[in-house]
Amino acid sequence: MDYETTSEVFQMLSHPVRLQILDELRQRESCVCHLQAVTGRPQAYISQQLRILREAKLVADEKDGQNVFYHLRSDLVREVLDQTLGEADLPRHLPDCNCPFCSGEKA
Amino acid sequence: MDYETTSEVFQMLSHPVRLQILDELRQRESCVCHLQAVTGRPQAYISQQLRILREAKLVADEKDGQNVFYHLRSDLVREVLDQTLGEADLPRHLPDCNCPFCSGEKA
DNA sequence: CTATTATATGCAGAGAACCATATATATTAT
DNA sequence: ATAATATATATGGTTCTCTGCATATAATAG
Repeated sequence: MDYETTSEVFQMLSHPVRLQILDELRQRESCVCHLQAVTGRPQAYISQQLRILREAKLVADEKDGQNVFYHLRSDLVREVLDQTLGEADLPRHLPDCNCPFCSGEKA
Repeated sequence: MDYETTSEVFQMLSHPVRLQILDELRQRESCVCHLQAVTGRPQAYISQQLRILREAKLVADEKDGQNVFYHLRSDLVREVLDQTLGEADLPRHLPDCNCPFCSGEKA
C-alpha cells in the first residue's frame, strides 16, 4: 500500500468515537442502537460515523428486520487494533440497549 | 491507552508526508535535508511536520554541527508501520541529498 | 392507516489541518 | 565580518473535519 492509501486508513482510526466503534465491531457484530449505548452518542451521530467507515470499506452492514448490524471488514484494521488497543474484552450485554442481543432475544 | 490518546497517535499517521517521514525514520536516523530529498517537499514544510511529530513525542532530534538528525522514538509506531507498510527497505544514498550520509562523509 | 421504533441523510457553523511564503537563527566557510 | 548552508518559526488563506440539529425513510405494531 502506498502512503496515500495507508494514511487514509489511519485517518479513519484517528477519531475517538470511530475507534470505539471499531473496537466494539472487532469483537462482535453490533446494531446501531448498541453502538449508541456503548458510546453514549446520539443516533444520528453514530450513523454518520458508520457511513464514513462504510464508505472507506472498513465495515459492512446487513439488515435484519428493524435493525441494521455492522461488522468489521478489514483484516488489516483488526490487526492494528489488536496491536494498539490490546485484547478486546467488552461487555456482551448493555443495560441501556434494547437490541436483540442485549435483551436476550438472540444469542 | 484510551481511545482519545490512541486516536491522537493515528492522527499523526493519517498524513502521507508524515507517514513517509516516519517510514524513513524507522529504518535509520535522518537529517532534515535527507527527508527533503526523500519527499520532494520544501524545507519549511518538512520542518513543520517534524515539529508536529516532535510535539507528539513520536520522534526526537539531535543536533550535529549544521545538521539536525531525527529518529523514531515510539516502539508502538514502529510496530504499526511494520504491520501496515511491511519491511522497510529504502535506499541508503540519495543523489539529491548532500547530507553526511548521502555524500559518504559518514557511514 | 397511524404510531412507534430503528436508522439514514442534509445542512451549517465553529474550529482545526494543510501548505505556501516570508523571515529568523545557528553553524561553518571564506 | 560576510556569505552560504541547514534548520526553525511566524503568519495567513484555503480547505477539511467535527458535530449538532432537523428531517427523511423503512419496518413493525396496534
